[in-house]
Amino acid sequence: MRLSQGFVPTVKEIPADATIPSHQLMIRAGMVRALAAGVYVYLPLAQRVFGKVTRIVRDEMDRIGGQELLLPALSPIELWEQTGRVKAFGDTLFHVKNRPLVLAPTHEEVVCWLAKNHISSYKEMPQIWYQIQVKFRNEPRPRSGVLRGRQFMMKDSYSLDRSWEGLDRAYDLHAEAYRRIFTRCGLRFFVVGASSGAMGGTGSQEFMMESPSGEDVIALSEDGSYAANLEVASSQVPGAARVAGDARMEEIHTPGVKTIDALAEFLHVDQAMLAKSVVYWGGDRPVLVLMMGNDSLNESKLMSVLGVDVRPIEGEKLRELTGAEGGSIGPVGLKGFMILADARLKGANGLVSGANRNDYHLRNIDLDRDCTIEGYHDLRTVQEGETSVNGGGKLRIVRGIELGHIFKLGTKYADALGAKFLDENGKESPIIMGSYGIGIDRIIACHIEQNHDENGIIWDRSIAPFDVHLIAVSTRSAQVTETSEALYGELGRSGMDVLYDDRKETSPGFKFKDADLLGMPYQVIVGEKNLANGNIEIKERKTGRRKIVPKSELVETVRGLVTSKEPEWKP
RNA sequence: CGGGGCGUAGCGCAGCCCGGUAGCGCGCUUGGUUCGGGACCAAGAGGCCGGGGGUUCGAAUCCCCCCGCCCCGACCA
Repeated sequence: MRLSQGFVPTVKEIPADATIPSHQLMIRAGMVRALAAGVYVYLPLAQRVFGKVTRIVRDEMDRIGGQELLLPALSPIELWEQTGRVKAFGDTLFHVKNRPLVLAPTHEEVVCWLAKNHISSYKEMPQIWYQIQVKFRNEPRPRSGVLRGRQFMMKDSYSLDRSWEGLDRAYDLHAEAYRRIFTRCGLRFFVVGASSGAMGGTGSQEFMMESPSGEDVIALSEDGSYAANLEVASSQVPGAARVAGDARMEEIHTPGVKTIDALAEFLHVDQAMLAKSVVYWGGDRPVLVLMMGNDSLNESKLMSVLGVDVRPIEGEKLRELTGAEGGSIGPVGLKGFMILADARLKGANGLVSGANRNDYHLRNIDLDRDCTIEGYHDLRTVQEGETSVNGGGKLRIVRGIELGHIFKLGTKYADALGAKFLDENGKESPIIMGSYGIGIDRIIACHIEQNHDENGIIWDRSIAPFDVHLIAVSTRSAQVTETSEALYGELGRSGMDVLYDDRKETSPGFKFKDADLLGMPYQVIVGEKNLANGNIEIKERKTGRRKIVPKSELVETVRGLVTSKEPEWKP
């Protein structure tokens, strides 16, 4: 591509709206332009990167037996009503106003519809179907450039199996394919155990990139052997000790004491003796959860225990239901609540908790004796520095960007939509599904997040829009122009993608700055002085290293660099 | 949806407090000079000051409403 004719609108100044490096650089390097909040135009350079990334994705998906198909962006709302996801998605689902259609945010329903109509025998499975397409989600707040948009490019694949073992196999194949894909795209990533959230299912893992711009929070063990989304992470923490004796429960006056810290100080006791009560709506049912001391409740964990959405009970309603305000609520004698407790409190006694009467607490509570606890579950949010559950050392809490997510869906969708098959014994069973997503835009943005410097992008060879950026330094020199033109042809003919800066009215400095900004792995610089000695300069973008080679060796040298596994630099 | 900020030329911004001829830098056009790290000189083009209503002799500027965009939070399959 000739820069003189191409559409690569670079900008010198940092766009005011962009706050993270990848967003700034994608605009500055002429890759994208915002059309509306969370909606981007992808310009030629970005489109080329898309091509490179999707080629890798297709390659790896095909390798595990995936078959690519194309699914519609529009789908009948009826399908979504059948799986209950119109409600589950809520406002995030885009509705079409003048037809009973929705813009698909993902395609489980459509795949399941397809399977229901066309897969009827165990002999027709397993299947892995995948698509690389635009998906739509009416995000309440798009942000961080293409990282969270209202429309975005996804690779989604769906596995159909006749057995749970088959699902495990498909899942493992995807996990391996994803490792290969992200590695080939030049990303440093890690895999974490994750919550399946509203997708449902029996297990899921996320492929994450560590980044301060990330929206997810992850707990990682020191030795790297444990990694989990904070939504599901757990750690080794001591449980409550049972104290000797069988002291009677009694009410104590605790004026103005509203927090666990204040209560511990007021009573001069360890926080481990205190049971904090937090109250939530679990669907439309009030739930009281007891946490040890100042442990914080993990709403995701509570949600998966209850199987419904949860939200805090607040204000007037709280007083009405408990007879007290936050800070004085407790499990003893509380009517109409489902009472759960964190696993740390199992079998505990001698505890202090709220008396459901403002400014009063109860002491010597024995959970076994004085309360009806409907279940003990791991409900706490892990803290930095705690020991990982697998003994892999202390936990570090970091932020991350989700690149991919794989789910064992099971039969949720097949059950809802009636996708069944006949097994070897002529028995009808629901098809067992998995679904596996990769955010293509995120691969690109994350690659830039991980690979840039103050001058611009530093593309990995695998997904760079071009292999080589050829610069004709001075266009008034006929020799430079002629040599550059010749090299443009030769480099192209030898199989390389070449971006050729042949602009006539552009100063050398400008061309160098643009080349660093655009970030192709290698720059071939044709300048007057070197050319006078029959030489041409090659610069490696990543390191800034340069070498001068004779004109006759240029094409071979560059080709060696572009195709070698580990480029050798012998200046 | 709550909190904050911002909408003025293609981009980045000043002007607004204190109403009175709409500015600067970059980019763009033309001519000339320059040519290895975002060149220089000269002459130009380009704006319903986000939209609507109000106050006023007069509004980019003051008041009200709306829209859009960004950030923090809520949310995030």
